Amino acid sequence: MPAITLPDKSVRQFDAPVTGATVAEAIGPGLARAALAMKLDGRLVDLETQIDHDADVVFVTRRDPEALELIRHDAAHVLAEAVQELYPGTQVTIGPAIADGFYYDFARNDPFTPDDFPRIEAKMREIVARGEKFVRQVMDRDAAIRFFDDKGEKYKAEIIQDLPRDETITLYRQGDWVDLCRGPHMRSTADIGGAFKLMKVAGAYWRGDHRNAMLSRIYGTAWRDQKELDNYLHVLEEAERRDHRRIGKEMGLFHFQEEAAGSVFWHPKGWKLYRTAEAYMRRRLDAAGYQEVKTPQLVDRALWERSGHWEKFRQHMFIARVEDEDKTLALKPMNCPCHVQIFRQGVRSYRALPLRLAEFGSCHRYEPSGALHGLMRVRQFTQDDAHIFCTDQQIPPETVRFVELLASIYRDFGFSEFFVKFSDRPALRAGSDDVWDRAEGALKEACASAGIDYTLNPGEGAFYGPKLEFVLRDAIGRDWQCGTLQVDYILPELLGAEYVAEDGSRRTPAMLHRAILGSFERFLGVLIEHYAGRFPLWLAPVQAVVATIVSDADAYAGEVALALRKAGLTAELDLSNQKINAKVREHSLAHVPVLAVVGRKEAEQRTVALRRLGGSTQEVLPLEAAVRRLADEATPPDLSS
RNA sequence: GCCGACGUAGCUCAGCGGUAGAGCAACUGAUUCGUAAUCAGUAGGCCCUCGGUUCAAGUCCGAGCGUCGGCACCA
Repeated sequence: MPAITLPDKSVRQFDAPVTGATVAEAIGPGLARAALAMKLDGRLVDLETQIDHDADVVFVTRRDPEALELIRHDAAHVLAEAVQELYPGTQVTIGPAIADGFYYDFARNDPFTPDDFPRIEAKMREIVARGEKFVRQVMDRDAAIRFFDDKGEKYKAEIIQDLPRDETITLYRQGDWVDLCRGPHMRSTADIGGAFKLMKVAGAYWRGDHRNAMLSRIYGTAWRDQKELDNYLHVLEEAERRDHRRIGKEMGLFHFQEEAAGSVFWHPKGWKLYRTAEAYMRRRLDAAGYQEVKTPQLVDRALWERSGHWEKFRQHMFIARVEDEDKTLALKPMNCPCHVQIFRQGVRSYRALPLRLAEFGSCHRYEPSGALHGLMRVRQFTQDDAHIFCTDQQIPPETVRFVELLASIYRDFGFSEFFVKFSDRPALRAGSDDVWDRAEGALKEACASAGIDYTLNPGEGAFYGPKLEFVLRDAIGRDWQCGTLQVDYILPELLGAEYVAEDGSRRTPAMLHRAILGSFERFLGVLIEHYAGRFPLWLAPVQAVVATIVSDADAYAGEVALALRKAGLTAELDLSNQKINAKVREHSLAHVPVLAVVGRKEAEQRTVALRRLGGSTQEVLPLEAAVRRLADEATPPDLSS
């Protein structure tokens, strides 16, 4: 005799077990039409699920957030049915709902191409129009294995094999098509609606393991209605518009070419941006008690063997051999072993700790060709790296200092939001479990004293120690891991770093590896996308263009540009024989933040008309006032009062 | 590294067996103009590389390199 409690606390009594659909009908025809699934005691289930006990029921309609996941999951099934109808012999594997959509992985000799999409999508719409009912069916484990084996679906059979023995095996049938699935699903394929689109194909390894077969994955997106779909497609366009590779080309910041795949050719404007960021970082590090150093690019294999890199990191290193000498050198992939060499020079007292050695360290790492991605993933990059040699007791206060510095720097670059991930010991690691216990404990304590909330990232630590990862959120909500703080007891030990303690004994210091931007290349890529190329004045590679309206103003325009440059601004002069409209357009497209327009009137009155990027108004100021104003605005945040 | 797509003028792209094209940019000339494109003209190409098929190859086939989208990787 189930008593069903609804969200408004009202209770409905039934004489016998009922399905959710029956309950919905009992409540009203409107709800019966709208209900897609229900939450039974908090668990999302099919509407056809039998309710045989007193329960809380919440019906899920199209408006609820759960609806999206149902629509996407159902769409994945429809995709699979469409594909098997059109391409017999294709095996199905898995097809989940994901953020913004769904995918389905197929096993097929000929992978799908986007050319197949129109047919598949048309077939999907046909299946949606058929309104095939989703029917859940429980099957005995062995029978299910046989069932899929007989159909030639060996991936499905394998999935069942690997399910826990006590797991209920459920199948979902829509029309004549059946899939192994734990559900839940909506009532019928018609509930999916029309707001879906196939997006791209990709290879994907079976079970995500590169030793397994490569499957053909089709990605799709699905939404509640056309408006949501259009909105999503618009957001994608927006992200494409911000792509740093596109903007880098448009603004002439940098380029790549085959002969140096994965390494950046910085152009004058891009390098200006880079140097601005570097100069800012140098000032911040100086002020925070770091000492800058510079260490060798090419280092003998012997040092990498001692540090453990040769064993743990070799496949990522560029190795160089010299013909005349029997030596093997490697381009450094990290700066830490070299910093330990500096620490080891002379005798260090505990009084000198913490010792903070910073380097804008140029590193090379061999990245797999498929991983390269503009500035975001390169083979040669420069870290804003530093190593803090300290005692155990100094780890928490150093962590607090570091996080304060990091937060302030992110703020100055225009990022207000970041979060922290804690990565603990990986499978492949150096050092004993005792040392790892100590290092992880120290880092946790440091987090507590810095008041840091973090999410755990199990097994993702560096081979020499656990780490905190600092993740930025950009202007359109994407996350970028940039900063890091790693506790390391192992490298100082391996490389023989020591200090003389208060009691005269020799001790090994702890070493904190830390970076705030991560790599300049990647961070600048993030910055370009965050600002979509429209940098704040202090970062903009070209801060102002002085543009004339008539050639009579050329001489005065030259004076204005010179005055701006004398005040430390990067200013260009546009005396070209074009209308002011064209100049405004050209420099707006180039994302120049300030256009200083001078015509006959300005030349006579010794004024300039300032026009801000994206604005439609002008501000006419006397020359000196304009220069003062812009110089003031262009002052980096750490130098302005 | 794996799967797929792509590689043509500085940029964006069209051409898909039969003499290499467009728009923008560049250059030249005219125009001196008040806040997102003034007009006219000129020039510009180892069609990624190497092999093959063919009377004939940007065009078809193979290999390599690179780029893009995923996967794996990000130690």
